[in-house]
Amino acid sequence: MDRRASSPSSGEALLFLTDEQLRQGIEAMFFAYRGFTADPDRILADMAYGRAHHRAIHFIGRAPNTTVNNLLNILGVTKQSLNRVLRTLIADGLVESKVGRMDKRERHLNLTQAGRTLEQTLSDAQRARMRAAFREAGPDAVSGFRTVLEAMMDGEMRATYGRLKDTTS
Amino acid sequence: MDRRASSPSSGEALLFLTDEQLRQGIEAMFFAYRGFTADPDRILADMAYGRAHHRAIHFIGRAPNTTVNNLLNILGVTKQSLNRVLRTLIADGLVESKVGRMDKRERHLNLTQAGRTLEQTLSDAQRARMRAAFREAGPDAVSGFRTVLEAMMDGEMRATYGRLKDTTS
DNA sequence: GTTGGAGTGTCAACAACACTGACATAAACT
DNA sequence: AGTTTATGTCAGTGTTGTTGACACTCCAAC
Repeated sequence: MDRRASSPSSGEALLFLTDEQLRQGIEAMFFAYRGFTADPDRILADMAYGRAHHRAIHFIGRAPNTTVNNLLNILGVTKQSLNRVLRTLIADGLVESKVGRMDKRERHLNLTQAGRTLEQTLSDAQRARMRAAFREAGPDAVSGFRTVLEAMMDGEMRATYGRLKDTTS
Repeated sequence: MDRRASSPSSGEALLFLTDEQLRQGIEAMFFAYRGFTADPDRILADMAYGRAHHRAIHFIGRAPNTTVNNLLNILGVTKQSLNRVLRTLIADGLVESKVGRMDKRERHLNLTQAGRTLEQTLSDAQRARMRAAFREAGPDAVSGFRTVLEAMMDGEMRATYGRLKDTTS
């Protein structure tokens, strides 16, 4: 079994592309993602909510007045799945849904005051961990971190990510 | 709302710690993780398996002869949850479970030949994406990527990750 | 102006996979 | 002998994903 990356583009070592390095990258991603979601998960566990609610709240806060369909594309789930989450959030008064003025088929989504408060709480917890990690790693590492993550996304997601990124740049 | 990181340690700008930068980091993590799991998910969808089976197979392959309890600690799930997965993998002849020689209470887990084949298939798909991302980003970015991910883990996970990393170093 | 197709959202039922709690068994430890 | 440890299992529950069926709205072709 070859431990060296297949077909290196030059005679160079390219040590960072060995299978072992790649496997460590995979495992780092697995463990880090657990840490990444741990704090919001803890907060949400006390309410009747889960990670799906967090994601919905996050992106509604991020792209106010968005439609259900747009949110669907961002989240990458079926509309039925999103709808269940959305229904409870609306019933609990965290999100409000307004029929579109131009196109009455559409529903435009926004956080209520209570929704913004919860969003802030969850986001504070997650940002605190991210901030600590960023600070510990330093600016150069952070830049590399983002470069690799962007390269790891699917084309579609990268476009969505870029679009979101640019709105507040 | 303060857009600057709270209490910077010096008069420096620390631009990489602004709330906006942190939020972009959070979203990058979300989208990248989707890409990260997309390829194995596609393969597994055709079989009767899911992501949980993939994780079990990965870490059994990584830490051969491991015990159930050890695997439990790595995966961070309950034994009931792991057992359901393990039962099907053993029934399907992908994993074999042997009573411990020293301590007969323990079960030692190993991949069978069929298990190794599947592990290789899944891992090839995931590594291909990781390799492409690493190559595109370059060695410095990769180093930063790993530094940030390690800093993002919980203490326990970081220990587990380090232990795994060292076995094959 | 009506009809048909496309777009959008909702309800219902089901599957995967996590959780808790309770309990059984066997081996090891004291 | 009594306790702890390692593992497995049964039953019940919750979150979150899926597909299928259906209702409402818009628009364009007839």
